[in-house]
Amino acid sequence: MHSLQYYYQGLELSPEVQDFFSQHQEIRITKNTSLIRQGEGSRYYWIVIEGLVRSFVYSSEGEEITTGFFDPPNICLEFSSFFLHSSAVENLVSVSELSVFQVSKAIFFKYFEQCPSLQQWGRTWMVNFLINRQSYFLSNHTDDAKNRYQKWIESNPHIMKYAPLKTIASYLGITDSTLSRIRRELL
Amino acid sequence: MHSLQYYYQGLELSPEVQDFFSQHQEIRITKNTSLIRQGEGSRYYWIVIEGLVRSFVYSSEGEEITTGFFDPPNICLEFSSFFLHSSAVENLVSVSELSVFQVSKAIFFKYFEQCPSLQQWGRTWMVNFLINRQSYFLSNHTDDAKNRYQKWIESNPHIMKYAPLKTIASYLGITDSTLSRIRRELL
DNA sequence: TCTTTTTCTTGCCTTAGATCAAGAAAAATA
DNA sequence: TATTTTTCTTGATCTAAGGCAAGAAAAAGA
Repeated sequence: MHSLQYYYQGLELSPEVQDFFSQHQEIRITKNTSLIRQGEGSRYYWIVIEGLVRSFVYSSEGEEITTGFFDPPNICLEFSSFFLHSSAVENLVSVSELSVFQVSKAIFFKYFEQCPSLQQWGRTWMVNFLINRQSYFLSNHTDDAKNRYQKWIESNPHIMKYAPLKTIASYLGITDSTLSRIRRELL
Repeated sequence: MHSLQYYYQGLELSPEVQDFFSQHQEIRITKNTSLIRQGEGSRYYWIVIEGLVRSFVYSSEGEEITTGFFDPPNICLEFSSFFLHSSAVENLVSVSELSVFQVSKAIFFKYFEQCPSLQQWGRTWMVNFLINRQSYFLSNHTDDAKNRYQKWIESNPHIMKYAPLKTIASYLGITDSTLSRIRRELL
């Protein structure tokens, strides 16, 4: 059904790289499993086939603040540690049971060096990633809580089904009480 | 004194590319000049040698909301239009008189295609750009107004001297009154 | 320099959203 | 199924920050 080659279709990949990708099997990861914790180094990236991953940081009061969601068919990784080869700023954790491809960062980068087509693809991915983050941030900056929620739910209706209110609320920069009240208003 | 080659030093550039860069002279741009407006396409990027540029969007009430600053020796560009070759989401305007190198996007990309060293450099730039944006966004998400200001002023003391309060306030997601009060408290 | 315009401060009042707490509902687990 | 745990809703306050307005200060222009 799914395969990594399918995900990278359209790219001119060397036989080696195709080989590497074809070795991957979908693996399942249980709910609430940590993929990476802040302070750790990246060893993998994941392609989410089923389920939902979220990223979060801890506030000064020790509360989890959700900073992003990764749903199918997206790539999931911790940006800082992955690209700067440093330690992670954010935590990644499964919100539901997952089905993913887990790809070794080290091996990926080895092929990446040699493969212009992969580099091109990576550039596009990064541009889009940044633009998405940017528009999320802008919305938090510009709109009030209600509008933020409405905008967000429109493009991410399914995430509501996986993630508890508190998680979504912190992603939108509000408390769960406030989000609950907003939802009531919108009925 | 300054030259574009200096900026790109350490990169293995073909004679052609070096030539292209060496043709550039620092140019001056007066205060409050628009470099790009939302809806337009990108034609240039700039390397800021002196002065300050800011990016902003309009709120639903038509107010300018500052979304970023570009100070020396940084590259200044409108991300969406530059990399997606689409129309600009943000506006760029000089906060003070500027001294910049203005580089043609079209010509830059032509060389970019052919120059792995430039691509490598671009990747690093983009990673850092994203990480900076991310940490700005995180701070807006996590900290209260006062902490946001304190953190920011620490790493950007000089920007205060160029940009009016209102501009900085909107960047921090607060009003100028509030920022004024915060400053008083911190004396 | 004098005048006009913009920026900054500050007081007073309002408001969006936070906090706390308790019960209802739903989900997980035995 | 029964029990425990987590999530969601809702009411009653509380507070950080906003809105408005007016005067002070500073900057830009004449």
